[in-house]
Amino acid sequence: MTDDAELKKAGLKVTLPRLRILELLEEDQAHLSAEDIYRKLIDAGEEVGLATVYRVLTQFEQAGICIRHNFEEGHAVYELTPSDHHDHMVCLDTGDVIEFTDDVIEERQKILATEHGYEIIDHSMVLYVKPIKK
Amino acid sequence: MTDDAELKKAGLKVTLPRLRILELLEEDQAHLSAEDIYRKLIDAGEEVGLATVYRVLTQFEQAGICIRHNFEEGHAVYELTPSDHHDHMVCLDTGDVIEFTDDVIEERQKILATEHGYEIIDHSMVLYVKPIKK
DNA sequence: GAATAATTGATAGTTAATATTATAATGGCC
DNA sequence: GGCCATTATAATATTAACTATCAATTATTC
Repeated sequence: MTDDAELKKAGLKVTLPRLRILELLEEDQAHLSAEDIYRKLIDAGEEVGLATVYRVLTQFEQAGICIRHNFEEGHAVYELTPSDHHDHMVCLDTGDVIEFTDDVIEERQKILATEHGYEIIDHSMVLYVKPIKK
Repeated sequence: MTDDAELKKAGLKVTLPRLRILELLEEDQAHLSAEDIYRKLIDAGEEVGLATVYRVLTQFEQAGICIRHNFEEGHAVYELTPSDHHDHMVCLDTGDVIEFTDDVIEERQKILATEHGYEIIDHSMVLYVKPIKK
């Protein structure tokens, strides 16, 4: 689906700030804060207000276009709503976010839930890490 | 161990604000924000500054006395450091919280972090579940 | 293309948390 | 137990992340 259609489907008018922000989120596995997006747009010569970035991200989240993560960094980061499930590794030094999945863990989670008489509806797992020093 | 000894062991002078805050955290499974603690103390007639509450909580965290959670609420909450590490399973029907650990998962997490060149500083894992229907 | 309703950007205001600093309390030493 | 250097405190100012306000602008409907 085109960005244009994506916005219309969400009941949002197609405006330049919305298109630009959507494009940024669509870049490879982007995990961006509002500030990140604002800086990228300003650096690219776009005239956009920080308030607009925050507003649009909230709208995107409500429309299900993106999801918001509150990692332990003091600010939220946004990514396009993933079609496939994945977990996150957050580098406490750089703020880098690595996506990963592991079948062994997924399987163990199911087993553990079953052992307690439950089925898993959803889960979240975040590893807070630092680079290994040489 | 007495609260007094706990503070001394952490290299912290025994002061009234620290004792009061520690007592609050020790109340049954307390998950409190700095603001929560401040309000409780003020309501109890204690003369304490909000800055002191934040400072003491940070010191407690550094001393390993309590841990900090960044839930999706916009503010951090603190709880006494649990004696044993555990993850959480939350029942979406009843709100029940089941604590569990799994060595296989813990081990896989370490391996995955190492594969990406990181060491794990901390992690959080929550399974959102529902009872299996018969 | 005009009407109108939504959107934007600038700015001011909030909220959670941290830094500063003058005053006060703590605890080792005698 | 009292002295007193050190540490802690409370009040205040400051910062960072985010939200609300509002006049000016822009997108969709007709």
